[in-house]
Amino acid sequence: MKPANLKTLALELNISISTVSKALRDSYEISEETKKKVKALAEKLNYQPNPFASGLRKKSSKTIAVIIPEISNNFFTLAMDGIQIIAQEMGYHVLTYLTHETLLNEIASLNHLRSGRVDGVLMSICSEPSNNGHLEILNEIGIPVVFFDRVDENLPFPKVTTDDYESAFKATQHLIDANCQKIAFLGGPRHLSIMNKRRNGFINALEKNNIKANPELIIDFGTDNTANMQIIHQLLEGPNPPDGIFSAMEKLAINTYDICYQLQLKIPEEIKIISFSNLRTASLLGPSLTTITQPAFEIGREAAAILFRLIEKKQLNDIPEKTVLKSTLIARKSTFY
Amino acid sequence: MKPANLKTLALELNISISTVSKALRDSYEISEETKKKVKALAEKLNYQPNPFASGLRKKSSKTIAVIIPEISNNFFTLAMDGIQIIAQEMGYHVLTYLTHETLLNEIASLNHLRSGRVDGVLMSICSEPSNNGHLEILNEIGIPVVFFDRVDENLPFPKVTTDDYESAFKATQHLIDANCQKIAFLGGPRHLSIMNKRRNGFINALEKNNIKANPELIIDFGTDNTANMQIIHQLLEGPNPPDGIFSAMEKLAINTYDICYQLQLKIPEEIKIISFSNLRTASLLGPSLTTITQPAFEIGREAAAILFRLIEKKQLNDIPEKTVLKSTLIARKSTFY
DNA sequence: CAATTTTACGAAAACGATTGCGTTTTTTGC
DNA sequence: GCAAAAAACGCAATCGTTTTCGTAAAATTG
Repeated sequence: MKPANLKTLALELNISISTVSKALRDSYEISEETKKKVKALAEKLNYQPNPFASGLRKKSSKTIAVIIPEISNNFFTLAMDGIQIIAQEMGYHVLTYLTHETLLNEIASLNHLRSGRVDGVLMSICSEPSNNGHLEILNEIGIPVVFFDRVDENLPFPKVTTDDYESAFKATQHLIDANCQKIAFLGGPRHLSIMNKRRNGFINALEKNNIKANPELIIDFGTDNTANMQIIHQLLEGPNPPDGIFSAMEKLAINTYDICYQLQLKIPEEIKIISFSNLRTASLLGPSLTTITQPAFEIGREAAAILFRLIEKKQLNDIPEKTVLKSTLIARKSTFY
Repeated sequence: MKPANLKTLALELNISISTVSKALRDSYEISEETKKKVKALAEKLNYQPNPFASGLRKKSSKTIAVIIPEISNNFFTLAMDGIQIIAQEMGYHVLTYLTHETLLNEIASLNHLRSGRVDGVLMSICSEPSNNGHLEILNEIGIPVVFFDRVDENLPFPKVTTDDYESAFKATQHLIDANCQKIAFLGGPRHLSIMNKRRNGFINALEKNNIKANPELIIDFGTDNTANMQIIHQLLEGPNPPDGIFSAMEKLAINTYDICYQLQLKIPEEIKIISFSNLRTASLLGPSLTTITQPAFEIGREAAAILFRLIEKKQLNDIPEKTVLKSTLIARKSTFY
């Protein structure tokens, strides 16, 4: 019933605990014969080392933490999948903390890390702005950290992102090429660097085409979905509605679709839409949605791979401060000209 | 730099380690005055008890494991969200193991639980059939387990599911009411009880309407997506194609849409489709997809709630062996008559 | 064959928190 | 004022592993 431990094995084989421990770890101090016997018994009794005991002793947990804003978001889901696969390969366990975009949860999660519960952290920061630099906790803790997607540019940890500026630029150009004149940018909180990059890509693309950006068409959204819906509603029903929408967040594109259906606005005839998105069903929407698709899975994989190199101190010399993976623009009917 | 521990606090305050420990745990043995001092210092130094030490001593980890087939699946994502919220409320940590629908991963994950790493398990079994009853491991381990959605009927653990039989029945009736004559059932592996219930609901609904089930239209799918696509392709292009599709898995419905687009089959005119699904974008598809939507989030919440009652041994008397939540049929254009 | 090295193992001290029990001090009761 | 009870705290064992160090016995050397 109770799990076997070193003592059980030692007693059964009439040898000492330390011999058993060393045998299982293939120490050179132990004869092959003894190793065989020990391993056989361990196998038979399904011995699994107690992670608390070894964690306490070795000060390592074979566990990493993933701190993300939400899980019911295709991007993070895919990234998580990538992370898990690498972690499983490396024999690590994965603890997940969801901040649900709120600062308090993020701080609480960070504080959990103080105890040495995990050997490293993968993190995408929440959208609620912080004034007190709570992420400094990561510095205090002194364990490896890798940011992905939503990174904090001020902290000295490796960052894995996509080419947000460039893809936003391309997305905007794509709308312009589709003959849009009045393009709205639906973005997120200003303090997320990723959103600024996308916004800048948008603005610069306009400028390059000699279109001056209309501040009223550059909108920042929060996490309150009903409020967001209202804002989009007002935008589309207003006196001077846009003829193109560039959404920097998948959710906002979905909201926009919802409202276009409500208002019976025809996509792409009356309004064209492009969005950052990892929707599996983008091609099945009515009409199919033109997307900038981030390599979410690969971002997760890459971030995890870097984290494990840091944790296990391998190939530390060539770890890039920034890793940038490319998104792809997939043109579909929502921007058809 | 190094995290504070009891010794640090004790030394600083010139009291013993055990006094510090008891003070932090509000023991009656310690004076209010001392408690105040201890707690103040603990707060100041951001003391967090070492989880390995206390786990080792108390034989409890304040951690649960969630073992699921995949994370990039709307149902599991939402369930996970529900689980996480409850876990966070209860002050528990969540370890996630993805089996990716393979037995080997499932067994490996189960073996990880032997070590006492977690206090309880939430599980949805993988679709790969097992001949050796590997889930018996759960019995051996002796920690609380709650199954959700994909349950194993043979094991004596609480199960949280939806009314699969009834909703499959309703879905089928819905297609029949929409004038479908030849309805195909796209299901999953036979050893998943959830799939059998859905299949039975389908068959019984046909029978009740005096339609005899055509075995060729009852198809079991595996995890190989390309193979699945081919099967659906053959089905729809065959000599005797169905005029209605009831998909028991979201993925298969999406595949079906893909193929209908390819073959230029018109939904719902030429073929009607209903599917179990938690797609956020079901209403935005072209045409919008009629779904049986499971209360995924609530399933996660409920399963977690039950697990914590088991772990903390509270209200143990009235824990139901089976909890059944109701799915809702949302009629949309894909079954419009 | 004595001296030295190698091989194979055991004893014991950590790691940090918890807790039963013993000890000292203070308070209470009569 | 003195015994008994209560309050407040410390000692030390414990959880299971890891690892350093010590030490027999066996093997090697010249």
